[in-house]
Amino acid sequence: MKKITIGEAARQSGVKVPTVRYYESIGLLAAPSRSEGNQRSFEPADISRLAFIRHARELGFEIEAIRTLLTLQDDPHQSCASADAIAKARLIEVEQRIRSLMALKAELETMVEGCGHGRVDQCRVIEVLADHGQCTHPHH
Amino acid sequence: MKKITIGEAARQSGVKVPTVRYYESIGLLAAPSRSEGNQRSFEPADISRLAFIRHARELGFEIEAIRTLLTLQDDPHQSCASADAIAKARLIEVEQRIRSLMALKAELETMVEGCGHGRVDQCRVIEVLADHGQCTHPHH
DNA sequence: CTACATCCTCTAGCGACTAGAGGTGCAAGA
DNA sequence: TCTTGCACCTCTAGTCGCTAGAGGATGTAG
Repeated sequence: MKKITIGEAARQSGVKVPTVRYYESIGLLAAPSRSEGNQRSFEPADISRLAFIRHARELGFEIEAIRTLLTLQDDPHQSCASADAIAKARLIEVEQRIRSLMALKAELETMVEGCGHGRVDQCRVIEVLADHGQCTHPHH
Repeated sequence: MKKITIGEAARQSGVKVPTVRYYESIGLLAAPSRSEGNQRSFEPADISRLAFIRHARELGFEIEAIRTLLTLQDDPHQSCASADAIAKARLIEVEQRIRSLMALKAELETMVEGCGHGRVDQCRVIEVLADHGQCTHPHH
């Protein structure tokens, strides 16, 4: 079995080298074996685990949620209710965030459209920011 | 003129008390005058400024962008091109973020729908996270 | 006058990394 | 074999935008 260096593991999983070490330091990834010269030597399973973490992070899951998901993955005979609950909670968060961003987008569009590219004293951008009452969408 | 305490300023602007002090410490808000007993005494203009900051923060502007917007506001004879550029950049970011979140939402929905509420080894949530190839939307 | 809310400064902590210093290991070319 | 140069090591400190807490002073209502 060939040794996988941290650089190789990083490349294959898409997680950056210092981040791999960070995940090890917080116990999200088991400490791998070391070479003669004290360099980390990863297994293919570590790369899958890193890819799992990366994917979950991209989906916006927090580290603690990922920790739970990983313990579930480690013991596949458990009920998946926890995993389901975590994903559902995240879905609700995402839906909320989308609604909020849509409102924000509308507001920014108003600001940008209103800007006549003149001087600041006629600028809608500044004006809208200064007076919340002008917001078209009361999203906050 | 009655003195506005930090608590009153916080209440009126919607910015929390420690955050007001924090904004002062980073120079976003000028240090107000002090009472006999060394307590901050704000002016109505400070409250407008705090409200401006709060609104911009809610819209997702970074502190440094807000600093620029505030210097523009302080000198309304300048061209509003900078303000316009900041808002436009932010609009593009927001549009990008919405697109990404919509894809994410679809992916989370697939995960949650696929979960048969059985054991982890049949759970789509874990499965999709483990294998990025299963993503319906290649958003990342 | 006393109780109590509010204020003050200061330091440290949060999440999830990222950057840098200062040093060691290792593989490939001359 | 030597040397070059990249990749690796540990450790500390910094990032952003606050937030929490300690330990003490001030202001106000009853």
